[in-house]
Amino acid sequence: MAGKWSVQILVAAAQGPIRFTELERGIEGISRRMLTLTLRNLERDGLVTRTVHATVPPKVEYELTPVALELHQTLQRLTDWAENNRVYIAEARATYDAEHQPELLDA
Amino acid sequence: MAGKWSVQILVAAAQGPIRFTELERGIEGISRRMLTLTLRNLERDGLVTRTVHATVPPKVEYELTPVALELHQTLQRLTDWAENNRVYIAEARATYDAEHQPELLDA
DNA sequence: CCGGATCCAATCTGATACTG
DNA sequence: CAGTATCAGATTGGATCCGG
Repeated sequence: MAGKWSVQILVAAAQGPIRFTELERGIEGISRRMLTLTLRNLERDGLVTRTVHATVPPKVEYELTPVALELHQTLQRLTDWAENNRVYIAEARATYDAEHQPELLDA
Repeated sequence: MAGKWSVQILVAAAQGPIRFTELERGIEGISRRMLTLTLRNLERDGLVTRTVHATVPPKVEYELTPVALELHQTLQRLTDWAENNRVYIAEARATYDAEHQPELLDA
C-alpha cells in the first residue's frame, strides 16, 4: 500500500509532532479509518513514530523519522512538478477527450 | 489512475521512442491490456505521444513529451531514495511485525 | 480522544479470446 | 504487430458501530 493518503500525512507532519485529530482536520476528505490504516503502515515502515501520552483525555502524537523527512523533501519536488504542470495536463485531457468521444453527439 | 505501471513506462521510454512490443518485453509482468490502458492514460494527460507508422507490419512508437521527461527526472530521485532506504524499511517492517503478531504463537 | 471491527460498493487488474 | 472485449477476482475506500 503506497496509499493515496500517505503523501498528505507526510506533508502535514513535516513541521513536527502532530496529533491524530489535527491530522484528521488538516487532511481534506480523509476518513478516520483511512487515517488510522495509513498511519499504521507508515509506522510499520519506520517512517513515523507513535507516542501515546497517558493523560486524560488521551493524546497521541505522530512524528516523522529522519528517513521520512528525506522522503518528504523529494516528494516536494514531485508536488512542485504537479503544480507547475496542472494546467498543461488539464488542457491535454480536455483536448484528448474532445477528440475521442464525439460519437456521443449522435444520440 | 496514477497507475502502478506508469512509472515503469516512463523509465522504459526515457531514452527515446519505443515500440509497443519493446515496452511489453521490457516491463516485467505487465499484461497487454494494462500496457494499453496505461499508455492511453499517459497519452491523455499529454505525457506521451503516439505515432502510428502506416507500414506492414504495423509499427507504433511512443515517445515522452518534454513535460514527462521532467517528471522522469524527479521520479529518479524518488527511486534513489527507495533504493537507499530499502533495507531500513525492510528491517523496520520485520521488527514491527514481530512485535505486533506474537499472539499467533498461542495456537 | 483514539482507534479497532464489520459490511458493502467502487475500482483496478489479470486471463483469455478475438480483430485490423 | 498492436491492439479491443469480456468476465472474474483482488484491492481499496467509506459508513457505521463499538471499545479503551
